[in-house]
Order: sequence, then C-alpha cells, then structure tokens
Amino acid sequence: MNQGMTIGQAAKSSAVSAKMIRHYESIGLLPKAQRTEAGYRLYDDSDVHTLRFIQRARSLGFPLETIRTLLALWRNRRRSSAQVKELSLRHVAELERKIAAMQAMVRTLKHLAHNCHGDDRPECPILDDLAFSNQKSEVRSQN
Amino acid sequence: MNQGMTIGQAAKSSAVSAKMIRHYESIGLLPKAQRTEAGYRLYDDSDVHTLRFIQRARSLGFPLETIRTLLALWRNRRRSSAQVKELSLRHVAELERKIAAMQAMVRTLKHLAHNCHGDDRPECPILDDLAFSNQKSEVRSQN
DNA sequence: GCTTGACCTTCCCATGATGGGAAGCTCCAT
DNA sequence: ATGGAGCTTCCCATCATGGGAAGGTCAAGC
Repeated sequence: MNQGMTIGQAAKSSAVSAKMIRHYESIGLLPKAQRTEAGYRLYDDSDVHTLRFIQRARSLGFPLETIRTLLALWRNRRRSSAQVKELSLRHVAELERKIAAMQAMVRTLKHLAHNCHGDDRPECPILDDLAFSNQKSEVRSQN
Repeated sequence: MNQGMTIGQAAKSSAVSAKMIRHYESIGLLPKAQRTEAGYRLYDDSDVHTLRFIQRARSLGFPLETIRTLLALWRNRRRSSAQVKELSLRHVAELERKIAAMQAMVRTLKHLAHNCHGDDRPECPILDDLAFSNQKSEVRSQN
C-alpha cells in the first residue's frame, strides 16, 4: 500500500475519515489529490504523513485554521520555532480559558446538587437558583 | 415595563438577545409569544422570568434540550428533586469529561512547548510530535 | 461475460448555539 | 410628514463532523 492508495486506505492509515479527507481538500488544507482515470483520488505515503499530522494536531485541539499555519511552518525550512511555540501557547491559553469556565460551572453545579435532597419531594435548590439567578444568593457569589 | 413589553425590552431584562428569544420560540422552548395587531411580540414579567431561567441554565452550560426538561420540571409541582439532581449531575459528568480531555491536551502541549527553544531556529519538538505522532515517544505516553 | 458487493464520486442536509444582515413594516417624536 | 429606532421574516455563516442518496467503478466469483 505504498504508492497510490485509495481514499479508504488513506483513511485507515491516517485515522482521518474519508469524509474529512475530502473536506480538508475542499477547504484547501490539503492540495487537490491526484486522480485515477475513473476519478478516484489517489494518495501516497507523503499524503498520509500530512494526514497524520493533521489528525494529531486535531487531537490536541488545534482548530483547522491554526493547523493550516502549522502545516505551512512544518514545510518551511526557514521557519522559526518561536512561531510554532507562539501558536501552541496561544492555543494552550484558549484551552485553559475554556477549562476555567467549565470548572466554574462544575463548582456551582456541585454546590447546588450537594444541597439538593434528590428525593421524591419537589423542593430543589438547583431549580431555585435557575429561577432566581437575577437575585443575590450565596451560590451565585461563587461565580 | 411591567406588562406587555416588546422583544427588545424583554431581551434587556433577561440578558437573552432578541435573536435568541425568537430562536427559542421557534424550537418550542418558549411558547409562541402574544402579538400586537401589527405583529410585534409581547412579553410580560412571567416570560422574562422564564427567559432568565434559560439564561442562567445556559450560563451553567446546560444544553437547550436539557433546559427544555428543566423548564418542564420547574413548572411541574409534582416533580421529584431527584430528577433535577440527576440531570445536573449528568451534566457535571459531561463537563468533567470535556475538562479532562482539554487538560490532557494542555499537559501535552505544555510539555512540548517547554522543550521548544522558541527562537529563530527551525528545530521544533512540537512539529516533530505532530509529524511523527504515529510513532512511540515519551511525549505521547502522557496521553 | 455478467452479477454482486465493496468502494468510490458529488451533492445536500444536520448538528448546537449564536450572530450578521437584508428587505420591508411599524411606531413615535419632531 | 419624515426620520430613525425597533420590529418582522428569511437566508447565510460559524466549526468540525457525519449521514445518506444517487450513481459510477472495480474486482471476484460463477
């Protein structure tokens, strides 16, 4: 399966679905694939290498637009590692921002749930919070 | 502004954009608003209360479909607090799942960035990881 | 040679929550 | 009466991904 595999084989080799490979091509993240006479896309090891790069970057949460830049840097022998590091640390900051936001939600929810009996009765501090969130309460001061 | 405010006023009172209020109505999260003869939507304090409930639930990260259920429970005098608590704790679990995934990304990225000089030279462990993620490395064993 | 099934193609639609913006109508103050 | 703010509906975009239809291709087995 070295030279000239179909999209299905490239998908298996790279852990990127055929659907996504086509999509990446359509948005110009990948160059247009070669085609057989019948119109089937053909991929070689170099293409699979690129796909794995994208797959790994996605698994680290990089958005496709950032991956576009990372790919360009990867291919550019005159890149500076500072650019790559900068992109990565910006991404880390973004992840940490989202993590912090979700942790705040978790903290509040756990607090509310802790005070909720969770039995057959209707009284529920969680609903009370949702219903009166505009008013002051100890719970809300958590955020 | 007690009875019969327009969507713009309801939006300000609830911190839910007019756009979203219309959207919530369109997906049946809110009942169809009353209308003036000219077709303008009209809202009262009760509607604003519901909107604030939704806004608060959204700020805690609940998806709209869960909020639909929470609203029904809120209105149901015969609810059990156990149902509410259950929904909340499921949501907490989901949040924690996402947090853990992002934390793993952050850990890996920080490790890679730590080993990257971040200077004018092209050598970059971050790109190396992305390019060879299919092979074994110390870094990858973090995940 | 022909059928069958797996694989490929393109195209459209859906997700989830939100916003932008156009075209056109309404309301109120000047 | 005019202007501007605010309302209406409708369409499109985001972001990454998948589902599925309709139709073409290829290889294996009969």
